Formats: sequence, structure tokens, C-alpha cells
Amino acid sequence: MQNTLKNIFPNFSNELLSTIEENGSAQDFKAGTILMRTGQYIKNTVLITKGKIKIYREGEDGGEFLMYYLQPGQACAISMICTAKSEKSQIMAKVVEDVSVMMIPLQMMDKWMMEHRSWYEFVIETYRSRFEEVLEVVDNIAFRSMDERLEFYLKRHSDACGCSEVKLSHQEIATELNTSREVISRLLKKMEQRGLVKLNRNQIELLIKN
Amino acid sequence: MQNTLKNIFPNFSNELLSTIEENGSAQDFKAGTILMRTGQYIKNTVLITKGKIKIYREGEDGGEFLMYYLQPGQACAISMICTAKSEKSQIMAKVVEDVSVMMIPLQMMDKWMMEHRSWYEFVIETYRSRFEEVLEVVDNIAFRSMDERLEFYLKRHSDACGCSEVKLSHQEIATELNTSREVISRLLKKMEQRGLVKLNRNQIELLIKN
DNA sequence: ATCCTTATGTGATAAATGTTACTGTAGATT
DNA sequence: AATCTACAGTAACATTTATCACATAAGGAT
Repeated sequence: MQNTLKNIFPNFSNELLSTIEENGSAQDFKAGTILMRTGQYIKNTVLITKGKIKIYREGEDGGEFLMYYLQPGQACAISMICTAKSEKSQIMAKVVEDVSVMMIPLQMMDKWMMEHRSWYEFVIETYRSRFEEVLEVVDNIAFRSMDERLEFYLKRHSDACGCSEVKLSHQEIATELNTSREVISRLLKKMEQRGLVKLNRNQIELLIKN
Repeated sequence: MQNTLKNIFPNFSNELLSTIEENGSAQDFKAGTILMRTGQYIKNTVLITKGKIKIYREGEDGGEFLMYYLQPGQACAISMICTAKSEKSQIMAKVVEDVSVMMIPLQMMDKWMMEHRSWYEFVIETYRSRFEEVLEVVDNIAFRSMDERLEFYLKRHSDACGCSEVKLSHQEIATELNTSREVISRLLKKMEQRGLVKLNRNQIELLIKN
């Protein structure tokens, strides 16, 4: 077990890993579980060891605007940030593929920051990369039109899973980009005509490299 | 001098304040100066003691999409985040009102995190509040239409300056919301008809409380 | 096979936003 | 006062995105 954790978080020092074992509690959640809601208080930092969690903003109409995904070896930046004052969450976190996580009580956060260099670096790097990711999201919605955003979205997905097939329905994509299914269907059709993708039921194959 | 800094950053411990005096370099910049460009490497963390800095994303066409403003007592979250690896900046920072700043060499960042509790708390709080602010920006562009965004934008401005007059041209507003002047003019006219604002040359008066 | 549910394709139309082109106006400049 | 320039108003039109209304298809369940 120590070993697996070591593999997933290769940069953590051995002492840190033991401390995590001691103080964290390993938990599993099924796909569909909502781990965090807007307005809810945050009591734990979450380290993902297996599966996938979607971090999104919820619109009044129930839109699920995608911010980013959390995958093994990553942690929820928001839950780290809200540490000190156990602030309210500003986002929603939903399990999209069954996950295993380590729940770390918030008090540990501050403590480890001082005691474990590798924890400190991990936290800072988590902040940095997420901030950057969100900035990129802003860029996309501020400066790009839907067809470009869709292309970007598909690439992001295929990068994340490492394969060129994106297994999502048009409806799911539409929800995450906060538009309607028809729009996505139409744009995908155009992309197919341009030879960028191949469309199948519940699956889109990217024909572009990179 | 120590005294002023103490007033502007009331939560900093006295030792921290002295250390800042010793290691930081006080500098002034005129309105219009670009302090940081996209793609540029970051060498300093910036503490604002006077004036106002605009943090924005630049579109290919030169759009200046507003993320947030930095004011006295605040620091650039991005420059802090990019610390360790002296990463490239993802944003633009432009002085909008003559500023005085303390430039802190990046090496200090990590050092002080360990040594000064009040610095640590300041950094974490900076991260948190900026992240939140950016999330709110995402919300706005993802879920709201231009008229709502404009209203939000005006409120934000009047909150920031504490008065109900926003001294900006339609063109400036349009640039920051990445739309065109005509659109802003139209929407403002509608708002005026609804009794929400009073329009004057280079100035918009908000007639709504909060 | 037949039925059912979910996913997808597509036209018609509406609404929001962007663009072009021009007018008017206030204040600064000379 | 005459002129200039930046700012603001607005009509007409183009484009993009959203919505409505169906048609069709694919795959699972019976």
C-alpha cells in the first residue's frame, strides 16, 4: 500500500508518505457521487489515487461548466486553498470514474507545509497548474468561438485519457461547454466534413495528431 | 517607512516587515507601464503599496480581457505561484494608476514561507482570493449574457473605488469585456431607460444601491 | 423481430452579438 | 470663432448561437 502511494506520488518523501498513511483515511466513491457542492464547507484535502473527478461550476439552470479533471497523483487545489479558515467551496466536484482517495484533515495541511518540503512543493505546484488551467479556460470562453472551443475541448479529453477516442455523447459535451446539443451536433458534423474527426455513437475519434 | 508598510500590510509581523525592508526594493511606475507580459519570465514578487495594477489576459487581436485589479496591500498571485521554477507569466500586468511597489526576489518567497507565519498566511490568502475571483469571472462569461456582465462589471468598479461614478469610456469597457463599443453603448442606453444608470461623457453614474 | 429508449441529424426560426457606416456632440486646440 | 478629435448614438445588416420541431438511427430489452 505504501508502495502504491509511493508510485502515484513519486515526489513525496518517505516520511511524508508514512505521515499520510497515518493521518489520512482511504476511501472509495462510485461514479456519480458528488464529493463537494457549491457553498459547502470544506473539511478535507483530497488526494486522488485512482479514478477521475470532475471539477465544475454549476449554473443556476443546472449547467455543469467544466473547469478541469482531477486524476491519480493530483489533489484538489480548492480544498487546499480553503484550508485555514475552512472556507466555503466555490465549485462542484463529481466522481466521473470510480475513485479511491486519501482524505487529509485540513489541520494537516498547514502542519505539513512547514515540516515536509515535498508537500510544500506539491501544494505550490498544484496551485500553479490549476490556476494556469483556469486561466486557459477563461481565454477560451473570452476569445474563442464555439467551434474552436469544441476542438480544444476534444483535444484536452484525448490528451487526458491518452487515446484518440472521446467517449461522450453530444449532450454531455454540450452541458460542459454550456451550450445546446444541436449546436454541438452541427459543429461536429462540420468537423467531420473537414476530416478532423470520425463520428460514432457515443464516441468521437480524433483524426488530428497533437 | 516601516510604519507605512506596517499600515498597508497590518498582518505582517515586525520581523517580516524588517526583512522586507532589507531585501525588497521599492520602486515606482507610471500609469501605462506594462509590468509583465505573457510569456515573460518572472523574477520578482510584487507587493503593491500605492496605486492600481490591472491584471488581464491578452487576446491575439489585442483585446485586454480583465481578470482583476491589484491594489495597495495586495500582491500578484501569479508571481508568487510561479516562484520555484521561475515560470513564464500567463498574464499581462499594466499600471492603471501610478504605483509604488516592493519588489521581492523570488528566492525570498520559499524562504519566508518557512520562516514567517504571517507571510505564509498572506500567500495562501492571496492564492485563495484570486482563485475565487477568477472563478467568478468564469461564471460570468460562461453563464451570463452581455447585459448582465456589464452590470456586474460596473458594480465591481464602483465597489472598488467606493463611489457610484465609473469614469470610463464605452470603448474601454468594451475592451475589458472583449466586445465592441457599439454593443456597450446599446446596452448602457437600455440600462439608462430602465433607470439603472445615468450617462455622461466619460462617466457612468450608477443609480442602484448594491 | 418488435418495441423502447437514447443518441443523433437537420431545417426553420428567433435572439444575441458583432460589424459597418454614418451622425452628432462636447471639449480641447489654435 | 473655427477646427479638430475623441466619444457617443443609432440604423442596417451579417454572423453566431439558441431554440423548436421533427425525422432517423442504433442498440438494448422483451
